[in-house]
Amino acid sequence: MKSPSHRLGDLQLRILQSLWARPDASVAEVHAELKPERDLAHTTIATMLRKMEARGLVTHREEGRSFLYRAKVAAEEVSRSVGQHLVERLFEGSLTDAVSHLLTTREVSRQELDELEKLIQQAKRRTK
Amino acid sequence: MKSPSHRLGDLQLRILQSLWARPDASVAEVHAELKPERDLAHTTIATMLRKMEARGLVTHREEGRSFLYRAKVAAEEVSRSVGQHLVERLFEGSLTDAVSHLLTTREVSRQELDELEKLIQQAKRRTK
DNA sequence: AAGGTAATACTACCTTGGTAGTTTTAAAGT
DNA sequence: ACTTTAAAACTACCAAGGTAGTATTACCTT
Repeated sequence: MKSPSHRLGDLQLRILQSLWARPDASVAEVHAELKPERDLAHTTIATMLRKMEARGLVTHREEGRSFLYRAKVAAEEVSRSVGQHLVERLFEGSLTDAVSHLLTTREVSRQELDELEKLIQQAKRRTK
Repeated sequence: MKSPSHRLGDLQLRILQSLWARPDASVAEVHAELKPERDLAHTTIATMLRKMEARGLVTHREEGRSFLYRAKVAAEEVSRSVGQHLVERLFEGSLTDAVSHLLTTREVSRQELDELEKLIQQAKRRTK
């Protein structure tokens, strides 16, 4: 049971992002952070967190009256498997196609291009 | 109603890919093509296609006894919106982060790197 | 001690993707 | 004409994500 099938929905991902940003977070904290973008009832967050705990995505510890949740999966882990899945399913495994697509369907600033170039140089050096 | 919210599941995507590969396809054809990877009942494909038609993803025309389905959304359209969504939700909009991630979490061949470099050169030329 | 407050627990419901069985319809063969 | 066959139509389920109301618990204030 290595990869707990990271097939998370949007809300789950947003909650995880919220958790990744800090060591711990109470339901209230997560709720507060998400408030501007999605005005959810705070029981919704609580329920979601409980469901996510059941799936092994987060853990909690008790701190006085409330629970402090902590992400149990790393950002790395999730983004890798989600990204992998995208490339796989949308571009049949071709990374070049995927990147190409990303590059041509978005506005990309000069600076971003420079950074990307640098990244490729690095990758090349590693491969050489 | 410009973008019909391309939030498709795995099967739906596979079916679309199957349709993109030809002008038309009957349920049987799609079913046959997916057979090796997913051994589904052919009613499953039919049902899915009907649901997809209801969502505006495909259309059909009658040809004798059977239906010929045709994709109503372009591959471009779908991959853009799905890719967009990924970058948005996983990397908070940073294309660089997204590409960087893809680059570092996969095996990338020398040739792919060259191609990517070329892509970036092109993009730069466009921006300049 | 009583009442307010805020947290979790429990329950319920809706939607969507996915899967497939059963029924109906109609063409095609003999 | 009758039977076989193959397609679509209809129906039914399940799981998961998402959403939130109600119930319970426990702390905190006065």
